[in-house]
Parts: sequence; C-alpha cells; structure tokens
Amino acid sequence: MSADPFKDLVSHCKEYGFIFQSSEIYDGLSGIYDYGSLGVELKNNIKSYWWKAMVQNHENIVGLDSAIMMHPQIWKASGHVDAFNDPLIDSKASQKRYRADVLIEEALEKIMAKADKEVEKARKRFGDDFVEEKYKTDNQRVADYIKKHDDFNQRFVDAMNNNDMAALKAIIEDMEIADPVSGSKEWTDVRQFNLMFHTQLGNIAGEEGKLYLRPETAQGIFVNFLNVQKTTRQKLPFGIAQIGKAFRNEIIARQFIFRMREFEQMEMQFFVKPGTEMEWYAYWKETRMKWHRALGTPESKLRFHDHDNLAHYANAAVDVQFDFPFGFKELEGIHSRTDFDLKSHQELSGKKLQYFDPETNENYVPYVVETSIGVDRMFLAVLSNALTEEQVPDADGKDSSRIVLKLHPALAPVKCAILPLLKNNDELTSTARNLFNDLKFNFLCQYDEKDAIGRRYRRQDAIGTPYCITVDHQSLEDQTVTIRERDSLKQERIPISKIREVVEEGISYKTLFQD
RNA sequence: GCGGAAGUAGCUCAGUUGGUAGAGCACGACCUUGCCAAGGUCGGGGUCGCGAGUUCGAGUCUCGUUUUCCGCUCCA
Repeated sequence: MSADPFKDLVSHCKEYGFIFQSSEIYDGLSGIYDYGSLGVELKNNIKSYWWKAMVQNHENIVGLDSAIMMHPQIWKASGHVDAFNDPLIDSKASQKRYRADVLIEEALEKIMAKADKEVEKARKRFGDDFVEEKYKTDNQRVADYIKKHDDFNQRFVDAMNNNDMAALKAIIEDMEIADPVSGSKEWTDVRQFNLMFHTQLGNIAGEEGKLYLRPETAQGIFVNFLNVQKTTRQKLPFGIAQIGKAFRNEIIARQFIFRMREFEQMEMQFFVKPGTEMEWYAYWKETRMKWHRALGTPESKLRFHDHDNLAHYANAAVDVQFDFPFGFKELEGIHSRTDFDLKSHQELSGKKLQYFDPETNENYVPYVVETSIGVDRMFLAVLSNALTEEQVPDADGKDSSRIVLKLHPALAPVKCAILPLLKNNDELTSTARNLFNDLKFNFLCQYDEKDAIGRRYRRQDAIGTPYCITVDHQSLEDQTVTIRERDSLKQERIPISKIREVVEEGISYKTLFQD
C-alpha cells in the first residue's frame, strides 16, 4: 500500500468492485457514484444493522418508506426553498464568493447612509428643529441619493422576483460595487445556486408543476406523523425511522463518497413531550455512540462535536465525527429540532399535527429529537477502519504482507468461502460444490477452486470474508472440514453438519447488541 | 467557483529532445505444487480521459473540455 491511506481505500474500492464512478464510460458524473457487487452487499448490511438497532430493538420505533418526490409546499414549510435560492457571485481578483443579493443590499444601504449623512450635516448646521422631511425633498444631493437608491432598489426587487441573474449582475456593475477584500470590480456572472434538484410533475407546466427531489428524508416523516402515530397506536415518546435517498446539488462534491449529490440517509425522528427533549437528546447521543462503538471502532476514531451555530430549527445539535483518512468529519448528526417542523407544516397545510396526551388530556405539537446518519459516510468509515495491511507468516514461516478487510462479520459482504483443497479431484470439488449449494440459501457464499489454497485465502481476506471452509481428503473420510477465521488465521476442524451453525453464530448481528 | 496536481490495461505505475504503446500485480487456459500470496508455458485486454490545433508524424507540444485528488471557499 502507498503512503496515502485514502488513495489506497479508493483503489481498493475500485479494484474489488465496491464502488464505481457513475456513468464512467461517459466521463463520469461529478459527485455521483455506483455501488458494485460487493459494495451493495456491505451497504445493505450497514442499513440492516441500523434498522435492527433502531426499529427491531425498540418497541416504540416504527419504520416508514416515504416517496422521494413530495408536495412542493413541504419544502416551503421546512425552510429549504427560501434558504437555498441564493444567487452567488465570485470576485475574480480575490476569488471570494458572495451572495449577490447581499452585496446589492449592502450597497443600497450605503447610498441611504450617504443621504443620511447629508441630512445630519444639515441638522448640525441648522439645528435640531430643522425639518428633515422637507430638506430631503428640497435638497438636490439628498434627493439624488434617494432616487438612485429607489431606482436600483426597484431593479433589484424585479430581478429577484424574476430570478434574473443577468439583471443582478448588471445592477452590481451599474452600482460599481467592489469586492470588499480586493477592491476589484471584476466579477464572474451571477449563478443561482439552488441546493435542491427539481423536476416537473406530469404535464403541469411552469412553477405549478415544479417538484423537488428531497434534500433530506426527515420531512417525509414529519408529514406522515399523524398517519403513523394513529395506525401504529404509538404513544409519546415514539420514533419513526426511515432509510432512503436524498439529493443535494452541492457546489462542490468531493472526497469520494463523503459528499455526494445523490446519497442515502438513515434518519429517525423521535417525538417527545415538550420540555423532555433534552433528556432524550442526551439519551440518543449516548445510544448512537454505542451503536458505532459496537462495531469495534476504536474510541480514538470517534468523537462528539457540538454545533457552534444552530440551524433555524434546532435548540441543540451535535455531530458524531469519525476520523476519516482526511481528518475528523461529520458522520452522524443528533439534533433537537423542537416543534419547528411539525408546527410549520401545521401552519402551511392548515391541518392539525398534534398529539392528544391521554395522561394530561391536552393536545400539543410534539418536540422532535432526530438522529441522522449518512449511509455512504458510514460505508466509508467502516471501510477505512477495516482496510489493513499486516504481516503474517507465509509457507516458510517468513513474514509476508496481506491486505485484509477487518470488517465486523455481520457487515462482511461475503460470509463464507467454500474451497476444495485441490482442483483436479472430482471428489473434493463435488463435495465442496454440494456444500456451497446447501449453504447459499442461508448467507452469501463464494465457491473458489482456482489457484493455490493460500492465495485463495488472501483473496477472501481482501474482501473481508470472515470464514473460509476448506474441503480436504480427510473430509471425504470423516465428514469434517477446516474452518479458517479471517483475523486470527486460526483453523479448526468441524463436522460438515455444524458449518451452518458455526457461521450463523459468527456473523450474527446479535454480537453487536451485547453490552 | 478559483488555484495546484493528476488522468496510459481491472489495479499500481514506466514511457527519454515528438518517431506505430510497456512492466508488475490482477484476469483466462493448461502443467506443476497442495493449508496461508508472488513456479512454468501460452493467452485476452489500451483509439494513452475527450475534442481541436501545431507537425511528415502527438501518450509526449499548444488550447479547450471533462473527471478525480489537494488547498481556499461553501456547508441545515
């Protein structure tokens, strides 16, 4: 392996078919990736681990699979429409990026400040009883400033209403706005940057039929809050869990699958009685960290990171960060979202989203504590934690290096490899084949007869297969095989009849839920 | 989006001042060995990211473009 662990990881993913760049033969699509044959297995296992931990293990958490496309009003209520229609512009000199509307607003304020200055001057000269309004309209310079302001302001309002980026650029040029950093007036074009992808519904033209691909899965849960609560007869506190794709048109999507434009989230919204949210926030913080540590991730690679700036919906927020090859970065977010979402859906839709509390006989909008983790980031974390190069003894007892994916067996894509010791021995190969055909219904197995046995072991090591079953001559006599454990390299002879049980035990998710 | 670096076989990379594409590993077949990789023989696979330009001739030079990584920036 090279000196760059991240590079090794990306290469390994490509070489063994975990991840491919999307549309590669057409030069690829920036920030979008496909999962290969082993990748999809690992990803499914990660999702399964989460689902078991959240839904199966909690009586008061239920699942949901809401649609990717939702009513556009949802994104108004959530705040996504307003917050992400930013017109952006770059200074060519300093390469700083600004919001064009903010630049113009600041410039407009400056003009009015100049007018005010004139008025102030006059007040000093003529005294406080000077008639301000009259002066403003009578004094030519002040009137000019105000007219200038009003003219630009009108153009600005029109441009924003029409989403006219060229007009915004023209205003910036006409107002002679300079980059505050460099003083340069050389600007790029204004680009509207909308974080949400949009598409069109049926034959409804224009804004009417405009739909967004969801930028988060959470809203599908909020708008179904009452549906789920009533049909599952849940009482507060309870949670709704969902795994699904989300889409964000990131300005820059980078660092492999860390920041993608199409990605997958595992989110759980936990509805609680107002006032108890901080207790549950603490509970989920701890519970989620346990989930990460159960995989055997070293404590030094996981940490909490409190948010300095809280989002508009939150009254507390923390990230679970993982020490990726490119440093500590967000893996999961735990947010206390208050009643912001349910309340704004209630207001915009006109439908009540309240819970009747049988204990207190009152109706209220629940508070929400959210746990939100990126599947792809988890995938990256799991892989970067597992990919190992180590020295093991070779046939002569000398050190030789092997690449091994030390995945938790429950997450490993292939659970078991069935290997006949010899290839040119019909008895061995047919016994191994039969074994494979018998086990393949229980878990994903691979049959491999090519190359020397040692090399086959190494191949399985590279994809993280926890168990290798070898059929040898003795197997034909006494119906036993050797089972080799990936990390310890230890081999044990067990009866063929016991293989299923031993492997099932080893790959069980149960091991992840022991305290 | 700006700046830097890179893109040659599945992977990692060579490829001289421009002269018809190479290695190792991987892959396939056969032989040999047979419980921890790298034995032998043979073989498949690349319009050198894409598009123009300069040139008798471009993997190599120029321009554009695209993808990836790094820095800045951004980040519900």
